[in-house]
Amino acid sequence: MATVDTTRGGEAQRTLRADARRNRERVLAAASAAFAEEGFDVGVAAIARRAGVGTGTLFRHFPTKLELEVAVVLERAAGMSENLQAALAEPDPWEAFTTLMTRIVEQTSSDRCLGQATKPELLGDPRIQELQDELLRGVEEILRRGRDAGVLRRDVTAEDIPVLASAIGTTMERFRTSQPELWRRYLGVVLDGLRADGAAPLEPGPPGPDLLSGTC
Amino acid sequence: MATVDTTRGGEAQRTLRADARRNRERVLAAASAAFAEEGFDVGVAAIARRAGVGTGTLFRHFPTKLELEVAVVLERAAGMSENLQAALAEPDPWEAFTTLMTRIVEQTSSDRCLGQATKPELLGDPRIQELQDELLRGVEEILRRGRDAGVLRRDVTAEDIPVLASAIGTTMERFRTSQPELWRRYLGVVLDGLRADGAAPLEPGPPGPDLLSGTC
DNA sequence: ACCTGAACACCGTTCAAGT
DNA sequence: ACCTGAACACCGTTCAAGT
Repeated sequence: MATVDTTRGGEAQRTLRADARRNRERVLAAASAAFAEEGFDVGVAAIARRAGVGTGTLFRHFPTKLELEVAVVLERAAGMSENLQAALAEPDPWEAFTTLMTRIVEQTSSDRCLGQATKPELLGDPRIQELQDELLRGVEEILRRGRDAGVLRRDVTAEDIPVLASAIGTTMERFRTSQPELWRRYLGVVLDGLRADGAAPLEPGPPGPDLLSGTC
Repeated sequence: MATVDTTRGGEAQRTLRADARRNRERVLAAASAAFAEEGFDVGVAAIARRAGVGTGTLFRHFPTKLELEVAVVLERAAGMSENLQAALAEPDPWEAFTTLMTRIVEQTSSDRCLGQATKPELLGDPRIQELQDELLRGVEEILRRGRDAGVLRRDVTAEDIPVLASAIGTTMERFRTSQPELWRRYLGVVLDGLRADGAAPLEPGPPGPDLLSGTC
């Protein structure tokens, strides 16, 4: 409420002792790999072992497992920004839109941790929300182009995009090894459903900015 | 491998002592309600308390928590069968299809336990698979009518339906209280994407019958 | 036969003792 | 200042003792 933390990560990186700084990095790297491979279910003991530190050290840097999850998800922000840049660089409006969707869903499907990133505790974190808001502005631009060109249905909003992308990404998790490309099939259905022609009016309106309210 | 269990539930209901039979029913009812409200995360202790029995009794009737989950999901089979019958009764092919999808997604979105029913351990259970196979045959019929009438895209298979339905249902879980009707919006997108006109070819092919293989 | 609750194993988290 | 691992709380599961 009082001080506004402008450093994206939130963690005070000031004056960390050399070994502490290195240990923090190790834990983050270990968690990043473990989460991507096995999802958020991996125990903290396994992560600490993988990082070569005690569990106490892990919790010193990340006071809760959720905090560690947030840190890893924020790390993935770079990839999402790249997806956005790649889409914005595309001259054809429909191509730009499909590029965006394809890259988001592909990334979400292949990274188990991103596939599970829709859990309410994570979405409720203010840093994650800030990141999402930032990305939404870029998505807005892509959608505007598509609508102006008459190729994209007019009633889709930027908030719909992460919902649709995560719906596919999350559901594809169980096909990750057996049919790793299956997400393309359902993305195809959704993309056809988002075309301007032949679209039936959508009811109800898009989700509000309070993506987290209910449940937990 | 040797004996084929034809009784859908699997549980031998022979000669259960009166109190045992009643306790089993109580546990199942308590679990059914608790799972629907809070999802599979509720502790067994809470379920046992709600049923008015000791945890030992719970585990006597359902040797594992997963077993209890399976029993509850199988109980929901009746509702899914009803959905199918309602759709088959619809004369208009497109109406029949939308009725089916609407009812499935509605049920999946409002029942927290069904929303989480896609976890691999559950889908791997032979009884759940048998149930799914049975339902798929009905879905097949609905799809055939839609294709024959030229209203439904020809490359959609019955296996796609539960995948698409659960994708929406699972993702809508976090909007259950804040925007309980939001699922209609995304079902709208998907339905438009499944129309015959304006459909782009789907890649890759549908998921195989081995819905569970990888991951766990 | 069946019920019960104390006991066990496992995992996230804490903290007293070390350097 | 920071690291460590033993200790704690919690939850699924087991089992010896009861009826």
